[in-house]
Amino acid sequence: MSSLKSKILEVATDLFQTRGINSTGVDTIVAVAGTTKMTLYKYFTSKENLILEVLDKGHQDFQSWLSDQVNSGAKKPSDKLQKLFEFIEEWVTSPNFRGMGFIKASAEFPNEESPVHQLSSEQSRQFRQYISSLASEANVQDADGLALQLSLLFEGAVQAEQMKRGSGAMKYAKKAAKILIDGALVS
Amino acid sequence: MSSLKSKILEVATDLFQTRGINSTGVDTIVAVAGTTKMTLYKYFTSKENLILEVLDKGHQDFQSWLSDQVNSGAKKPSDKLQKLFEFIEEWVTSPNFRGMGFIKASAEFPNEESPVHQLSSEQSRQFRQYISSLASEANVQDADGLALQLSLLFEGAVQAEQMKRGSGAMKYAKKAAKILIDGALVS
DNA sequence: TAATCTATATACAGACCTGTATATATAATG
DNA sequence: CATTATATATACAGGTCTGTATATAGATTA
Repeated sequence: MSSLKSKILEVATDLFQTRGINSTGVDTIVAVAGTTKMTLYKYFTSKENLILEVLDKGHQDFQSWLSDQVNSGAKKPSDKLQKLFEFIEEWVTSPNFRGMGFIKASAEFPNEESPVHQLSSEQSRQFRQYISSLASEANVQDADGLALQLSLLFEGAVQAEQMKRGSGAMKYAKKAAKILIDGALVS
Repeated sequence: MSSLKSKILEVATDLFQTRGINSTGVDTIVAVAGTTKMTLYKYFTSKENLILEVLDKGHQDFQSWLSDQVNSGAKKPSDKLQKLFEFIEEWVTSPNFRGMGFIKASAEFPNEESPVHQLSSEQSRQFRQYISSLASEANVQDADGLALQLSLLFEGAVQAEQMKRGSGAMKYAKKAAKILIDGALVS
């Protein structure tokens, strides 16, 4: 990938998160990235296309990072589930955390026919699906139910953290997750 | 309050939720409300002022409805806490549910200096504070911690429900809340 | 050196936005 | 009937936005 294209993606990711997607114009993006609109529209067919690529890259980065951590940090399926939120807390509190794109995007694009909304919705579903697969391997009865509950905690905490950095919400989400996982494992 | 003013507030509440705040122009609002911009700007000094009043009214409606339900539906403090999520589920699944304004608003106005963001943040804090007071009355040790966990579940579920109506997320949030509350009460 | 490819600089069209100015109609009140 | 308050109709100024058109600079390759 061209270095200019990745630079634009990086800058857009940052600006979308800190200023909002609709409130960030392409002029601002190219100015910060140190290039021009002509170049941006060479690599991206439209602003919507740029938004979709930003979302896509953010989600891929997160998912591959997370599954790597889980696979290398725990062997037993139940341990993987237990440690999930510790890795997520690392991600959230790391300096290069820029929020979960799909949470913000779904709020700014509420229309269900919008491609941006649809991608956000799909990413949220994929994340739940990943948790559910971990729960299934750990022999949790209602794996989908637990996955939904854990994802609610996760998304709520990310939102709280986005609203006020250093809120410590993820710490309490982690405690709650442990209680829910323990309960689901014994039953 | 003038009937035209309340009509504008009602329409704006609906459009902000279904189309997004920044994506809804005042021209659209007055067209749907059946009036003109001149009238809107007589009752509201600016669009930002309209947004703030919409948020304010939405939160007041929710909080007064919720505390009425809690007070009339349960006497023992621990029962109030237990039944909280049942009332919230009623609210969320009721036909006139239009989402929680402050969740969307904080996503669309991420700048912490924005008055809209500040009001959203304050409303989120007030809601947590309300849950914490119920937990305190029920003699929960870490009332603030439990309140934060419950609010994470709540906000996550509302977001999921906004993302896809009829997702049933609140049903699972309720189950998770019961587990967390039970654990906090016995310890 | 000449040709080609990539990025820049700049301007602009067309659309949408907020907020206001001006003039008119309609209803209530003296 | 006359006056006054309220709402409408309409136009527009000034700004921002996306996306494109045109012309130019710089670097790489033949």
